[in-house]
Amino acid sequence: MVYDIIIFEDNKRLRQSLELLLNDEANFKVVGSFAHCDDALYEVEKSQAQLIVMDIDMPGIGGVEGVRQIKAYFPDVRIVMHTVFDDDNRIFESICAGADGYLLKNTPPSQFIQSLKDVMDGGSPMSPFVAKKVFQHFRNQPVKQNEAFDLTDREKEILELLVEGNSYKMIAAKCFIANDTVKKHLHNIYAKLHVNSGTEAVAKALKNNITQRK
Amino acid sequence: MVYDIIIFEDNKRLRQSLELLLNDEANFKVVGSFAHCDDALYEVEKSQAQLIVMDIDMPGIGGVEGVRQIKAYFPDVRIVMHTVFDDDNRIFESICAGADGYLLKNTPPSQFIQSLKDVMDGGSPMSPFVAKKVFQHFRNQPVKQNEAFDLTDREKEILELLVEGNSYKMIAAKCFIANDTVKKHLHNIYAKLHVNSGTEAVAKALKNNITQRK
DNA sequence: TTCCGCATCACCCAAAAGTGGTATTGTACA
DNA sequence: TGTACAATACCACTTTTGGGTGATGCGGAA
Repeated sequence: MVYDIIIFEDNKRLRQSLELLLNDEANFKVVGSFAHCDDALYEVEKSQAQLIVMDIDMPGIGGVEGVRQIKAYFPDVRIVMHTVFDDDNRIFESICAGADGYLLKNTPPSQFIQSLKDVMDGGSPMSPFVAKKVFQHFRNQPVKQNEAFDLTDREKEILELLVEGNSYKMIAAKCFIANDTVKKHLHNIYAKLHVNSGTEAVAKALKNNITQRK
Repeated sequence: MVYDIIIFEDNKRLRQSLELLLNDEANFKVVGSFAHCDDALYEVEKSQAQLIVMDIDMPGIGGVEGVRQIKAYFPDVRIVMHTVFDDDNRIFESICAGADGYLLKNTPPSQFIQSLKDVMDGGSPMSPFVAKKVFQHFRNQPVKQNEAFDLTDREKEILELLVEGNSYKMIAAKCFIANDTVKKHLHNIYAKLHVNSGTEAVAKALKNNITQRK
């Protein structure tokens, strides 16, 4: 399998180095390389490339906006960011824009090639320092905890089934218990959640992350 | 620089393979390997290891809890998860517990070694498929753009009220329309969302962020 | 203009949801 | 060894819901 690649990179020498590096690989073929991505949509359309290496800091529309545009029209094209920036904003903006990977320019060539293969295999390669930022971001997020509603395991299980859209009867069938028992459980659940209907309970369960996850 | 490593891994053969692999590297020295991490704090204290390779599924307290404990007492020890699990919960739990990297067991040895070096250099290596989950998580969080259900403004308004826990009657009162009209709207909404109950609609609305307000 | 989508309302009817009891297990706990 | 409670079940009853059918007015598009 040979993948057609487009490179967007405004540094001419680096752009040419990348071309050489990638064309050297049997699996890759550079079908276009450009110093800006203002005409990215046209170029992607014309070349039918499957993979894009995208710099961030370029004249005209930046790489992040480029990703957004390309992904909007060609959601299946894989895009790997390749940049010197490791600040949180660029990273998260790129990810949200739809990038499939984020590699810093200090990535060794062999690693770079491997990462591009990874992305074509459905993975999302990330330089370790970028990943570090992501880890920190996660840890800083306020962890929504199961706000002591004192639900028993059985109650959580039944609430879970309700959230999944099951009717009383379906819950009863799936739990091998009587309809009335389901009713009773839900009645207790509603009391504990201080609600009085299934819709409210579902809303509260989802907003407060009450899940049975193992 | 030689780093002292502890391995927690309940599969004996894999544990021994890891020992051989890591001891083969000039930079690494395995100073302990165990089939469970119940005594992790003691072992880390005693050996003064700087790096830990941690399985998740082990008898006794699992790897995630192990990470939590170790990080609480030895925040500077680096911990890399090494597991077959690529489900969202384990990944995010591990990250939140304080893991510094997350590698799947199918990682090739050379890559594995490189990743451990990366983590000692301050990075957070992550297998591409793990990173993919993280990417998806990011994209699902802030995205509020899910217009795909073709709800009219009025329908969104009424669905919103339903999500807030209002009954048909209450919605009717708040919108100054008849109960039957509310019923009709919700009927249409259910059809558009491909559901057939209020609870399902609420779940779908919340999961797809159809809501307008914060 | 005519037609269509949207919002509105009405009526019938069956099923589901929700409320209030009572009661029997089994288990954990002090 | 008694108490507490979760889980189960049954009964009676009311309210809410959801499905179906149909109709009206209104504004914009064909």
